[in-house]
Amino acid sequence: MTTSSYAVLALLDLKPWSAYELTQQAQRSLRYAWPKSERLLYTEPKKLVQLGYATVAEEDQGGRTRSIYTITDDGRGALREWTGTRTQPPRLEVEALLRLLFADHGSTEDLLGALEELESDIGEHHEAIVELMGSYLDGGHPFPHRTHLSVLFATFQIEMFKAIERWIDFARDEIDEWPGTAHLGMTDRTAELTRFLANDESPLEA
Amino acid sequence: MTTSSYAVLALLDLKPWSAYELTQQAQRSLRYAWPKSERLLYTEPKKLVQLGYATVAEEDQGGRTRSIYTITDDGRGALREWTGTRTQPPRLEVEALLRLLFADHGSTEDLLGALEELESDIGEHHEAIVELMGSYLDGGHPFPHRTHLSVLFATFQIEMFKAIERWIDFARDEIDEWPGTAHLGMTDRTAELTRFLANDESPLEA
DNA sequence: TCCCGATACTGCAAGTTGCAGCATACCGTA
DNA sequence: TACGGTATGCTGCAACTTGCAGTATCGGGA
Repeated sequence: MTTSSYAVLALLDLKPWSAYELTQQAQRSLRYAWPKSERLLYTEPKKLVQLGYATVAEEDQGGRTRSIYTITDDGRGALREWTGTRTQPPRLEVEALLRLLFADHGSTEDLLGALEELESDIGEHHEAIVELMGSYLDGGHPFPHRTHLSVLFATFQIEMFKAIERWIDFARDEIDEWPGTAHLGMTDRTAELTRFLANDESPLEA
Repeated sequence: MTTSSYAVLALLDLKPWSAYELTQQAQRSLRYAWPKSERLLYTEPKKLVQLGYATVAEEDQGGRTRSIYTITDDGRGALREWTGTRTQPPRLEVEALLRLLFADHGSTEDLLGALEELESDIGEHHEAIVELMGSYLDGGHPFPHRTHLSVLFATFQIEMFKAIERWIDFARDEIDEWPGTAHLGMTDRTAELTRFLANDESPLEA
């Protein structure tokens, strides 16, 4: 049982889903906490069945069949045990930052381009969350008793997105002052920033 | 060539490294932008050699040999082309948030425990960066002409870490007001938070 | 002298992703 | 009424990645 298996098991505890619905639901709700590929979400429920944590029912819909997965009592037991175990450390993959670290191989335009891509990716997600919160106010949550959890999670996402967007604006202003990407080294401005950071202060607020 | 291959290639452009040094260096400097396992960092330079982007030299050190990898002109060309390509969207894996989303399977203690683990993981990294910035002021950067890039990257990390720590404090205060983890749903407080988020305002500042 | 920790890797199983492929259903439009 | 686009509903496979166990040497302290 991997963390991804538990994530799927937790979704199954909400209600029985078909594998297809599972892929849609996991992409929507778990994308920012535990992003997983569609492919995996077709594979995981099968493993859960083999372990006795779920059952399958083949449902006929016209000419096609869909597999509906339902959690078992054993599955619910496994879930309860999971909540007490150690979590994995967080993991942040941001290719745009890798481009920043090695920006001296390219132009400032390349670097600003990478930041713009990051901004638009983040912006999309940011908008989506804001709209989702609007829908909770208007139409309610698909699982109303879980609203408090979704909303607290959403505050995390909004804070992250805002922090990243603030930093992108800051970084753009800094880069605009650079004569190029390479060989600047410890300029006066960089020394100033370094002093802020060494004192654990945010140069964005100054 | 994956993004990880380019990351290693970019390290090789700084100076020739042994595979072992590469693992150490990548863990230190790339961990927060592009985290990769030690195992992969032993494999990647071999692929670069096969592609003609690097060369190996076996160096004798006592009874042992170490493989020293050096970038080629072809490798530098590949790097330059890479800077103009599309970046992958950012990816955030935080198991503690998964636990929050499904916190209704466990106790508030379980949930607070997961947040504490997140806090201590982030805290470690946070401290490490602050110390690193101190070392740039005292002893300088290992590649002085690249200081400006490292420092701008470090501002990103500090902003992220501070934002996450702020949110953890906020979340703890919220959870402390909960009578349990399950079935709260759209409480008055949650409705208030939802309104903030639907207006794209931060409830942490209020 | 012996053991510990750092150095310096390799092999392998298992987890994960992206892509191509396959087939049906449903709806609007020409 | 035929036709195409989009959504549904998957599977196979190669390639990427990770964690862990295993192997072996070197240097320093008890």
